[in-house]
Amino acid sequence: MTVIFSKKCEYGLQAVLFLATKETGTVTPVDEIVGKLNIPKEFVSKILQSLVESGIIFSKKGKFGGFALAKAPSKIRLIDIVAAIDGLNLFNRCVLGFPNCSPTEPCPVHDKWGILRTNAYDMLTEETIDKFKDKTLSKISSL
Amino acid sequence: MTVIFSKKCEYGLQAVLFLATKETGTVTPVDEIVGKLNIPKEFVSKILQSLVESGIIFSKKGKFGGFALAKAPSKIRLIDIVAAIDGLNLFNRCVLGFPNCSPTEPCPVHDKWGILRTNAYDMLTEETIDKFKDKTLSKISSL
DNA sequence: TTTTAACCAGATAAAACTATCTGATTTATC
DNA sequence: GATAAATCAGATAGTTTTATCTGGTTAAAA
Repeated sequence: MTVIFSKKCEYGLQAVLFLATKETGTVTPVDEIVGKLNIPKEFVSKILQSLVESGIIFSKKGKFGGFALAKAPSKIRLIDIVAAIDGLNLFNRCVLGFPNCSPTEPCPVHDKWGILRTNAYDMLTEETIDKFKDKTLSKISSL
Repeated sequence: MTVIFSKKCEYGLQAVLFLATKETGTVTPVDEIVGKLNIPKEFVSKILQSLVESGIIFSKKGKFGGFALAKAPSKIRLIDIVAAIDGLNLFNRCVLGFPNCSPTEPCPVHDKWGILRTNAYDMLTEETIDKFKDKTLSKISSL
């Protein structure tokens, strides 16, 4: 198999994009998140806990508790979520698995791949989660 | 962790690119391949066997046996190797892990990601392994 | 015909990733 | 207080990926 983001990261992105559709300040319990997204509860709970540590979301414990964004949606970039969960290794690591892949010791596809990788990095860095509110809502309504 | 190609696929690409630097018709034993590339022998053997089944390389058994390309290097595209090992799921699957991601039920980043994915697919489809001979040799000499 | 050097096939092991379970702690309401 | 509903923490289990092991088969050369 081949993967871009780990399952952890995919679920994390889904969950944070979902939280971005909610009213600022209101808190959403995991049960609602996994109910809407159809993803495994215990697993996602762990991911959300780690995103709390990363400072991307916060949690309110106890009855009527839940999760909410820790900052304005316009301040949370897709790359922040990826970096918090999978790290940014993807953007440093040689795509062919060669060691010491760099401009001075480039792998065969170093240049060709470098362009694609930079474009992906730039997209994830430019896009903030506030921009996906409508699209997230319509995707979720189709699930 | 996050990955583009599986380790299998990375090793497979390395090995086939290496075979492309060899004289046409000459056969290279696994020992030489893993000696130059510094990758695990038994694992790579399995991968090479599967590439024989896929028709990308052929093998010669017995003493002075080994592996060689089954076609002209200019006829082997990077995408052929990826397709044989990892499959092309990467280019169909939703990057956020949503089910039924399509133009009619797009995930939030469907359009943005689609462009990047198409560019990657096009690159792998356009590039044939004959184009990387020199770069492969210089990378290997630095290992 | 024996030896040697290679590929081949199946089983097994080790590691990483994905997922679940159990119980504890927190907090709002009755 | 007692109860209910939520997060939190640590242990465990299942699955996939990565890697190794053992022995068999093939083919060239002495």
